Order: sequence, then C-alpha cells, then structure tokens
Amino acid sequence: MKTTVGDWTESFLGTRNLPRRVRDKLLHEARVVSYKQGQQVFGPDNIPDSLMFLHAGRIRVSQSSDAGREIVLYRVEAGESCVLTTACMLSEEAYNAEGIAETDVTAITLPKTSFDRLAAEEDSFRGFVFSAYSRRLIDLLRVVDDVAFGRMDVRLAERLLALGEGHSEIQATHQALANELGTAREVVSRILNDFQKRGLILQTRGRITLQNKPQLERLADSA
Amino acid sequence: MKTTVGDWTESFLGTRNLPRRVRDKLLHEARVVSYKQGQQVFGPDNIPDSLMFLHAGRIRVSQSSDAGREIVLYRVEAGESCVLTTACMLSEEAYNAEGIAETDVTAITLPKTSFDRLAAEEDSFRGFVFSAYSRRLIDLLRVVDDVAFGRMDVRLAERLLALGEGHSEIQATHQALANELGTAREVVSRILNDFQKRGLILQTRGRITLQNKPQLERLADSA
DNA sequence: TGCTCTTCAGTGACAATGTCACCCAACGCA
DNA sequence: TGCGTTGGGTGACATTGTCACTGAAGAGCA
Repeated sequence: MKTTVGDWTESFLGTRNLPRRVRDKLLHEARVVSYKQGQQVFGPDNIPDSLMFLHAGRIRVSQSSDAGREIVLYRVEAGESCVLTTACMLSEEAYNAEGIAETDVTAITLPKTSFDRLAAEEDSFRGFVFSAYSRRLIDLLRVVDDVAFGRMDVRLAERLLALGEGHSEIQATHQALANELGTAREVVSRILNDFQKRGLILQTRGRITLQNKPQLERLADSA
Repeated sequence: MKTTVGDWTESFLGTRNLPRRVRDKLLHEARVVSYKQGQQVFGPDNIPDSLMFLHAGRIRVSQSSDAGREIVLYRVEAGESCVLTTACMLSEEAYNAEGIAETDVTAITLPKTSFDRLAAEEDSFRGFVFSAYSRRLIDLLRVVDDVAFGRMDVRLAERLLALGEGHSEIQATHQALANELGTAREVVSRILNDFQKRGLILQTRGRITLQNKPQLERLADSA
C-alpha cells in the first residue's frame, strides 16, 4: 500500500503549528520513506544526506560500545524531527549512534537544498528545527546526568514505570532492559530479583508484572 | 579598559568564513559582555535571554549532581557559540548545567529578535548556528559514550595527556580532575597512585608531571 | 622560627556495579 | 518426545563509588 505525499497534508505536523503554507511547501519537495519495525534507519555506515521528519511510528536512537553494550539516548516520536542525522551530516566526526525503527515507520525526507531554502524562507520552519535541536540537547543532558550520577535500581524503576504506564504488564527481556540503561544483563537480573523479593514486581520469562507501583514510584523519585 | 563593539570587526568570527556584511550586521546589534575568570556565565538560576558568541577566552560547561559531584560536558572556545543557553531558552525544561569562565572572557550577545532576523536573512549565519548545535550534540555523544562504557583509568589518562599537551607539567588537584570526569576524588587518587607506582607520572601537591607519555597514550588508546 | 588554619591527599572498609564463566529452565519446533 | 535456542540465575572477582577518618603540605602570622 503506497502512500503518496499528498495524503498527509492534513495530518503531518498538525500539532506543530506550522502554517498550512509551510506544510504545503515542505510536502511539495519531500520524499516519502518507510521502514519496517526493527530496521535500521541510520547508523555509522548509513548516514543519510537529508533531513527526516517522522510521520508515524517511533525511532529508538541508541549508542553502542565496542564491547557490545548499548544505551538508549532518546526516542523520536511522530511529528518530531531527527536532527542527529543532520548533525552528523555537518560535522564529519565519527560517531556510533544508530536509529532503529521501533515500530513500522513512515517519514518524509527533505533534501539538503530544500531544507536550506525552507529554513531561509519560513520562520516557523526554522523555529521548528531549532527547537528540535534543543530538545535533543536537553534529552542528552538528562542521559548524562542519569549515567554519571544515577543509581541503577532507581533508573530501572523509572523505566519499568514508564513501560508499564496505563497497565501493569511489561514484555521485555532482561537483556532489552539492560540495553535501555547501558548496563549488563546480569545487573538487571540482580536488581529485578531484589525487586521481586521485596514484592514490587512479579517475573516470568520475558514478562514483568508491576505489583506495587506506589513503592516503585517512591524508589524512582529518590533520585 | 573598555572594548567597543567596532574594534572587533576584524577579529571576531574571522575563522568562520562569515562574510563581512554578515559580521557587520551581527556586530551592529550586539552587546559586549565580559566575565572574570571563575565567574558563572550561565546556570540554572541564571538563564540568559540572548545568544552568545565567544570572542576571547574559554567557558567550561559542566553538569552537577545533587550529591555534589560534577562532570564537564564540553568547553566553548573563542569563535564558537554557546548554544546550550538558547536550547534552554526554547525548552522550558529544568536542567542543571552551568557555564563557568575558565579564563577571562569577552563575548557578544545577540537579542532573540536580532538572532531571528539574522537567521532568516543570512545563510552563512544560519549555517554557523546549525553547525554549532551539531558540534555540541556530537560532544555530548562522546561524553555519554565515555561515562557509560569507558574505564576510569583510560579516561583519566586521556585528560592528563590533553592537559599536558606541549609540556609535561600539570597544575590540577585530584578534586579538579574528579570534577572533569564526573567521579570522586578518592577514585582519582587511587588511579594516580597506581600510575605513579607504574612510573607513568610523578605527583606533588597540586601538580602532576607526566613521566612516560608514550605509555600513557597506549593506555588512553586502549579504550 | 614555631604556630595555626586551610587545603590537599591517603587509607581501609564496605557497597554498588561490571565482567566472566558457567549452569539451568522455558519455549519453539521438528 | 527430543533438541536447539533463548532467557535467566549464580558465584567469583575487578572496578568504581561512598564514608569516615587520618595525616601532610603550604599559607599566613606572631
């Protein structure tokens, strides 16, 4: 099922307060791209030459170490832009972050020349891009703070609560949680076992049930 | 000794390839500010409402934890712009990064309205700002990588080599080094004592002498 | 010279986290 | 039913962070 650019005009960036004129311009020059869940959107060996705006789905941006450990930097949600790619376009530095489609994803990409022109002509577009950069900077500040100063049990409790928002069942392996937090599976296992002994959660293979959210929240807030 | 804006036209941003016309525009609307060494340029309680371009000196941007630990995120050198302040202007999020003048500093600040207009009118200015954002993003990626995956002895060796570039004498307390790396003084002391036992350095109070740079480099490269 | 005060560094014990080398259990599938 | 794959458990050890001290080095001053 092919989606054409035109179909989006109503929905894309609707929440971003971009005037209709800007959206039309943007969509006029854009190309549609889509990725299947699990596919790599960008990475060290796959640097795109255009700016990407996410229409639907979610991209997980993470960084991995030589030793095979991994940490999630942030997630790009529908309506947001993925500025890291442009950052890497500009500075030729090596980096080892990659973006993975966490769900099926559709996005539009804007060639660099179109991007430049839009940024020149449209205040709102420019503001959108600047604020996208800012958001990511702030996100990364948070990650640095967590990793440098945070306790692992606190961070894990936070993630569990985030993943269990609205319900109490979480589908995630210990390894996956470790990759979120930039730690090792064994560490996650230890802490989860401790949580279970304390009655905060229940575990079965690949699934965690939050038994006592209030206390988990107290733990998470004791940052 | 007061410096007027006009005096800078030749020197400011000279290396950035901004056309003369752009520099003139920029300087026309700018205000000069200066800070003494050690003074706080910005911080959680001190969010500027304008964009800053550094003319001379160096600013250390660091983040600190509630427990009093601290980590250096990056440094802003002459000719660069400090985008973190603008990031925080845009997103109202709380953050706990601060900028300290590491040397005496002179800079120009551009009010938000002037910034917007320049960004609209001048391609080269816009490019400059985008690339400043990119640089910081990349810097932060590096910090995350170091903190999440790096070994402390390796990181410390790196810092020592950076600080001892060109000579071999470093003036720094263990506490100061700990604040660079986001760790505790005791940890730095332990590692430095180990370095000394291995003949890599010599220590006296507040001073470190690099005795064996090649081996330190091997250590630093074994990241 | 000696005294005092402040800053800087050293130490040992312990807790938290990361690493390694395993083992075992649960599940999917033929 | 057996088998291979994946997820998880465990103990030993290394590294790093925390705490509560101690002592040493320098600055200033009588």
